[in-house]
Amino acid sequence: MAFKPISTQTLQRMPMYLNYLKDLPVGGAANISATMMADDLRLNDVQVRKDLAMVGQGGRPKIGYVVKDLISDIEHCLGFNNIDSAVLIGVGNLGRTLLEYEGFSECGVDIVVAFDVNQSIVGTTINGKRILPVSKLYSICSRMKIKMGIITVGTGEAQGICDLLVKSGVVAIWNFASVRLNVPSNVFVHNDNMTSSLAVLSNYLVERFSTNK
Amino acid sequence: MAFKPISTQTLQRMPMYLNYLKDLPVGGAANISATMMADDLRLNDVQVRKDLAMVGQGGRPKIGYVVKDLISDIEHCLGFNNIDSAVLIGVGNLGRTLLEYEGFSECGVDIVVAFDVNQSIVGTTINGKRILPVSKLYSICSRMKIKMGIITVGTGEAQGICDLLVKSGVVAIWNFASVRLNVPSNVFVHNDNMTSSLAVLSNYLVERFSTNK
DNA sequence: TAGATTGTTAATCGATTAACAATC
DNA sequence: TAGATTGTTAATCGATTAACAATC
Repeated sequence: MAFKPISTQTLQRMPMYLNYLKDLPVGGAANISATMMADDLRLNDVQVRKDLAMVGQGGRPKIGYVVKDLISDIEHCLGFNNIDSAVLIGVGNLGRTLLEYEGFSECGVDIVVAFDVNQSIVGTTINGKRILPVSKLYSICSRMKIKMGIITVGTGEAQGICDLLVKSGVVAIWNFASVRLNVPSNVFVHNDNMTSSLAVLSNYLVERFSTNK
Repeated sequence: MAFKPISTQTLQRMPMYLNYLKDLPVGGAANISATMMADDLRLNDVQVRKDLAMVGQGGRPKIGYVVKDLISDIEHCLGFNNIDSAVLIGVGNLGRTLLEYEGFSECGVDIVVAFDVNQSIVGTTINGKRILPVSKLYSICSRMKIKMGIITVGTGEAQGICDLLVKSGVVAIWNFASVRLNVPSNVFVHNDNMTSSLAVLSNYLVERFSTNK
């Protein structure tokens, strides 16, 4: 049977399922139906079943799914139970927050070190993570076999940093810069962009309150 | 002719076009072809033309589009040229960053005030923005006719804050909490969620490096 | 058994891409 | 004119949803 990759949409819903399942009352039922999950999360029930089918052993008619199994299946599929080391480049506003953010560990990600070109912050520490000069990136990432890189530099520098990461062996890149990165096909990029989000929200207000529809 | 809403996908690409057009050499050609934009941005050329058709007057065969017009059309469509006032609720890690972020102004958004329940920060100021108790949210938002709210509170508090925003007249909500918010149909919610992004990246690494495919 | 629930197959829907005629 | 480029119509693709048989 051919390997079927999990779609981005399905993956993005997984943390929602995980949250929901973990928030279920501790002494409650051992099983849960996709129908009930869908109702509570305001999703389509077939969609929930298809999503769950991607990660688990399936449920039983009339009974539903075993909550505990579902939780561990989802965590396994998302890699939330084994830690990936990551590096972050660009300790500006956003970079600093990500370094200070405590929620990554339970998502299986550990930012082990950060890089910046700004001499005045190089050598300092944020939340226990050292900030090193970008010139050290290659040697550190290749030696530590870092697989994940988080880009929080400005638009202009993003592609250069990306190239450096790729050369250093990084294969998964989380890009917060507002540019489309050019990478070889064996490197995965996920873009997260505040401006895109604002575009959607702001356009909604423009359309809603404009007089010349 | 019926009004045709712009798809989320198209809207999310708009800032990319805008960046690209603004970065074009100042003394350069007055026109640009969708073909060239698509090549440079690594997009499909028909897609670029369809996107641009949603906002502008169209281009001319052989000539292309007028750069200057395109820029102003996109800015207008995104509402980047008229300022919307917004409020932010939850001055934790992420909330603080958003308050300090200087990039919103050029996207037509101005966070005018923030709210938090934490007495030790209420009354202080971040980047010129006052932090007020949540108990003041209703009176301030309704009096100032605030239309946009940014939710950066924890998972548990998000729905309550959302309800309060809706009651106060806010119609566009940018939600960073990892829950699906329940809102009336005349309120627009855009979700931005770090955990979803990490799910996608982390699953890529799991699949790529797992032995038992 | 009856009915709730699963999982599969088919239909729908929307976005992207391909083909091509119109135009400067 | 010839050819680059636009814009439209049709085809493709993937995700969501509906219908329904299987099962406990």
